[in-house]
Amino acid sequence: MGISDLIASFLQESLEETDGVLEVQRSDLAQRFNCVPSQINYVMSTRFSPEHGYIVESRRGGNGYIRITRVRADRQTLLMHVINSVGDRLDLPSARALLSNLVSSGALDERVGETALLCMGDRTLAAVPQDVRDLVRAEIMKQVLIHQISA
Amino acid sequence: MGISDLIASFLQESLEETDGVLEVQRSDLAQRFNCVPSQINYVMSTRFSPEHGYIVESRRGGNGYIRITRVRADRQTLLMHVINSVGDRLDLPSARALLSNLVSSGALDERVGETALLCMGDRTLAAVPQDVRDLVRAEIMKQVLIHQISA
DNA sequence: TCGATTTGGTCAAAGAAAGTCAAAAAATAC
DNA sequence: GTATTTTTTGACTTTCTTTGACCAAATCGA
Repeated sequence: MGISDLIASFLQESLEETDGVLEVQRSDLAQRFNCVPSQINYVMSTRFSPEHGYIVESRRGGNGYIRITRVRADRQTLLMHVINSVGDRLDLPSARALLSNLVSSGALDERVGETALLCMGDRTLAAVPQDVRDLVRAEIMKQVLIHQISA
Repeated sequence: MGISDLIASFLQESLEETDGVLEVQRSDLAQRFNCVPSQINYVMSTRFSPEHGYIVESRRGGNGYIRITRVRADRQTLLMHVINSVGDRLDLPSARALLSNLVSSGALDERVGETALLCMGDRTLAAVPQDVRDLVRAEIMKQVLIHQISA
């Protein structure tokens, strides 16, 4: 096991004890495992990403912190499925259809669906070059659904 | 928690007790928290700005004071106010503050706020040129809030 | 009225975290 | 035994906080 694995399992155990929420200081943790601080970022992005079922928040400056929250996964298979099915691009009609399906199947709150759809609208994205809009739509869709898994 | 956080929560609790209006003396407060007076100004500008839902007035000279007033308006008014205050561009920290304030004041459903925020994130807008992102954020904010007025 | 005193305001520098990115090293795959 | 992927490191960046020197306004008293 490399250091990243050690750090990851330490954090996972701590999360077990603290019931799914954990706040650490990057430099503390780095010192405890005798590594450079930026390795903590590496561990966060490779093992505690939303895809892995965690939310990581942080704050810089004096008294900064890194907070890890474990999210319970259950109904979320549907969401995951859609997330995985969305590629780099997503046109508006497809987005509308996907969201509508998720809402009617109860996997997505109606207001969240409406909000996401608004954010993807041509009017909202007027300032974005045409050929980039579908990229943004795909991102919006994925980010929103990933977040919903934990909501 | 750093000193600024301590001061902020002290003030927020006091505001709770005094029903939304509070008058303090800068030097008193600084002494109580054992910091320099100007830190009080820092706390005001970072935690009690209008975007956070407060109005801060003050007066110098003998018997000077700093008065903090928490503003609460009805849903429509709050939404309209924010819509009107958003210009062509909106940066992410401001967006976060505005949405958070709307949510905590009950003018916006939490899930809608979170969804909108996600749609404005740097990650979501990665494909959008930097100098256009704030334009898109402003559009997203306005479209979402306009929709909320009638939702 | 006018200067002294009493407040609060501004701003920039120093300090304290965390973030990024790409190169070097190690591990794994073929 | 090479090629590829994953990990480790560290220099540089960004963000947030704390501090202090200097500024501006209101009040008070002679």
